[in-house]
Amino acid sequence: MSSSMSSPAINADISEMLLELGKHEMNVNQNRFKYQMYRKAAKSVVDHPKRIQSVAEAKGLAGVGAKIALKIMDFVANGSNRQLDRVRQSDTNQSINELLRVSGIGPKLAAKLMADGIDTIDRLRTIADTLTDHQKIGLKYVDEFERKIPREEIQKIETLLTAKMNEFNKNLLLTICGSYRREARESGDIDVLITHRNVTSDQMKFKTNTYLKDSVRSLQKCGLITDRLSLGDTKFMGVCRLSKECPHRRIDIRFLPLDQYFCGILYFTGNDFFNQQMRKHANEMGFTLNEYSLRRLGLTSVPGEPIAITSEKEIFEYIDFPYKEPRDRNF
DNA sequence: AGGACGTCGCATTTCG
DNA sequence: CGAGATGCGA
DNA sequence: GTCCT
Repeated sequence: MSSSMSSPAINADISEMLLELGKHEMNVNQNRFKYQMYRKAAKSVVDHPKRIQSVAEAKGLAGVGAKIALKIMDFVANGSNRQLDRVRQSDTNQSINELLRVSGIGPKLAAKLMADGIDTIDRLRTIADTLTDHQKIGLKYVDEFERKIPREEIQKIETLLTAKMNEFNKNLLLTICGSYRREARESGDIDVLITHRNVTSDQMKFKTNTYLKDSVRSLQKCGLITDRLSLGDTKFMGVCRLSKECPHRRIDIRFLPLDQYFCGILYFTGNDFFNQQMRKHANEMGFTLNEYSLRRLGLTSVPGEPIAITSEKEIFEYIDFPYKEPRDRNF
């Protein structure tokens, strides 16, 4: 989904090439900075209103330098890109990408598995006993986790979650963020934020609470949560299923103190590019904004104490940034 | 020319 | 055994 | 790989 629908993605093919090269840098070469630069370039390209025709035109785009400009021209002239073709036919690349489908397996382990001759998911199953709990669950649901979640299913999960949480503690509040909150028709996973009316970050500094663990236990008991990838005092990562007819879904639940709840909702609603732009604007207005708080910057750029926030809208008002409904944050 | 590029919670491994 | 480092995901 | 200093 490109940010502006004005001219329907005239450079979409170039953008996809760059994204694929970026993925290769991340997955095979383990270079996340090159990956991010390719992503940035890909976004510039897809937002560019006319077909890229020259090196100069390419280099004018943010994130596109000499090297990527040449790759773009190669692609435009030949309908393909030599490096991309080489990457695609590489057995190593194909194997690593197959292994990376398993949640909990990253570039490091994938490379090690390759060295040990484990180059397919089928072979991975033969050594499943050596995997961590997280990786075993990733393997078990490898196909299900790749299915998109229809909005209607998340709405039902939201209703169920709200009912269960309320039943177990009336002071708990809940918001499902991510692309669901941006009103997407379907989402890749479910990102839930919860807080408690009476819990502050000051309290949590010296005393943790069990609201998250208790919530998770209650949701396991009713059968919604089926597996756990990780669980601490503030973050649960795991698996849920609405009913036996539905696939298993990835779900994250975070517990935040009330004073950080709204910055958290803003942050986890995204998208990434929207957050980036809003944080930049905050800086220009003399603030610093992150997932926890909004703080005014002093003369020496030293952040002051967090500003008290009681709604998401307030954050926009403080930094004089025009309010955008979640559905309009797909930058 | 050379450093920055987001940061952090959790699970696991490694070091002492 | 505990403290720090690493991998991973987001 | 690109940008900034």
